[in-house]
Amino acid sequence: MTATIDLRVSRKSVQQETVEKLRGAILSGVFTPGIRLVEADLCNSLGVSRPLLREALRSLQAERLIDIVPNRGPQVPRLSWREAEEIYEVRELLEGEAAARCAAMIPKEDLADLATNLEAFRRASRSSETASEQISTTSSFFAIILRNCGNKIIEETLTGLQARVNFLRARSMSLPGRAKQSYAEMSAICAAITARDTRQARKAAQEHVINARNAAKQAFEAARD
Amino acid sequence: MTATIDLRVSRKSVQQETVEKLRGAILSGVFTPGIRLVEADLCNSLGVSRPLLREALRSLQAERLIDIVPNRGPQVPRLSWREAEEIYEVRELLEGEAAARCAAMIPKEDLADLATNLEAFRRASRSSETASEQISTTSSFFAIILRNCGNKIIEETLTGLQARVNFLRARSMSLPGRAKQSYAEMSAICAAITARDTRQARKAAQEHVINARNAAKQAFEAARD
DNA sequence: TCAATAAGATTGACAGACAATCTTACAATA
DNA sequence: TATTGTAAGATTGTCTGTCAATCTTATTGA
Repeated sequence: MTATIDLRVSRKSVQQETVEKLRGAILSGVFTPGIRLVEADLCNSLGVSRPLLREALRSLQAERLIDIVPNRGPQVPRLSWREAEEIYEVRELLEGEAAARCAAMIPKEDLADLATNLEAFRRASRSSETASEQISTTSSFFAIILRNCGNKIIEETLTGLQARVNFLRARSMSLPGRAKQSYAEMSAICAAITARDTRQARKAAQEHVINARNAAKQAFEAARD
Repeated sequence: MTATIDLRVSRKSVQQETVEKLRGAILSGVFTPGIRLVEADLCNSLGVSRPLLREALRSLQAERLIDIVPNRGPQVPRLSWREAEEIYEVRELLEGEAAARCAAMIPKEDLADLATNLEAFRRASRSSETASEQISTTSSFFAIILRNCGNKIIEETLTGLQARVNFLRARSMSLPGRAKQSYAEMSAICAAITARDTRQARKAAQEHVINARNAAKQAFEAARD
């Protein structure tokens, strides 16, 4: 072995990288829902040992990103519409609460960030590029709200839920007119928060979720073929 | 296809049993918060191999029942009061919602169960036995509500959150007068649900959480010594 | 055509090993 | 004495290899 000069400050463990890679693959749709994930194959493509891979799978199982069927192994769950709907129902409650709290307590610096982000989304939605840019700006817009709602549990819970319906978002964003409508809704949220109007912030956030749900339902039914 | 009578004796995997045993140990306070859990020791006392144990630990980590610090291993997290408070805030929202939905849709049979359970709690709280009986009847009372709220996500989320503050409940239940007050609150919830009064059910459930939080705060501060 | 069996694939679980890293105690130096 | 450096021990991170239990699929037999 040669010198191990190693200036890295934060080196992720193989474990952590494995979880992240798998999570990313699931969320981005590399693994289609319903598909079986064979351990040996994953080990090969990830270059990790089976014990380590299995640890990673347990983490993802607890996040509900995979199902582990006894003696059949892990598979990507199919999201039923009912399940998605229930997630939207909880989001309506919690995102409304988050927006209200955020309106009451977000510091000025982050308010500016929020506006910047909103503008970034507007640009992304105008130039009819791929939906990925729209999704990432949407995500960071709401991430700012969550970070500033003063309740980490709400933040954690919603982050976990969002992951599960993320691929629906990708589809519904591409519905004609949805991006524009989405921008209007986010504007309303931003305006209410800026005005420190908690009631209005909650209402606007809830309306956004409701509309997102309806769009997702359309997308979901269109995908049924 | 033959008849689908499922005579399977549910044989738990070693994996599952390991997770359950560890979870139980953490929730019942066998492992004090802050303590380090040494893998080799756990393997010995549980009689399982290290890879298997580590899988179990990853599951518990995702449930937030343990922290895994890199190169230091797992430890039982200390719950700060702020964190507990945030959990109660989310519970207020979600349990209120669950009670309201339950009032709207619970079938008659389960309504009867609810009343039976309430009565069991009353008996447990009268006979000044150990708090464990009170806690288990309380748990099943709310479990009935959650099962009948028509939203599995709410159910899952709350179950996960409850686990984390469970030991606070044990302490606060033993505060003078808390059991009696608790009975009154649960009665109110049960009555509202029976009357199919969604508004009142939500309100009663929220008040219960608020009172539980205050009791927990007292217990928490008393434990600070 | 249907049922029974056998072969193959895959998971469940274990043991053992070794390097990397952390902790602690101790020694050495200023 | 206080601080720094070092060495020993403990513990985690990760790998390889193994074997039994179970599921799936194909083949065979009636």
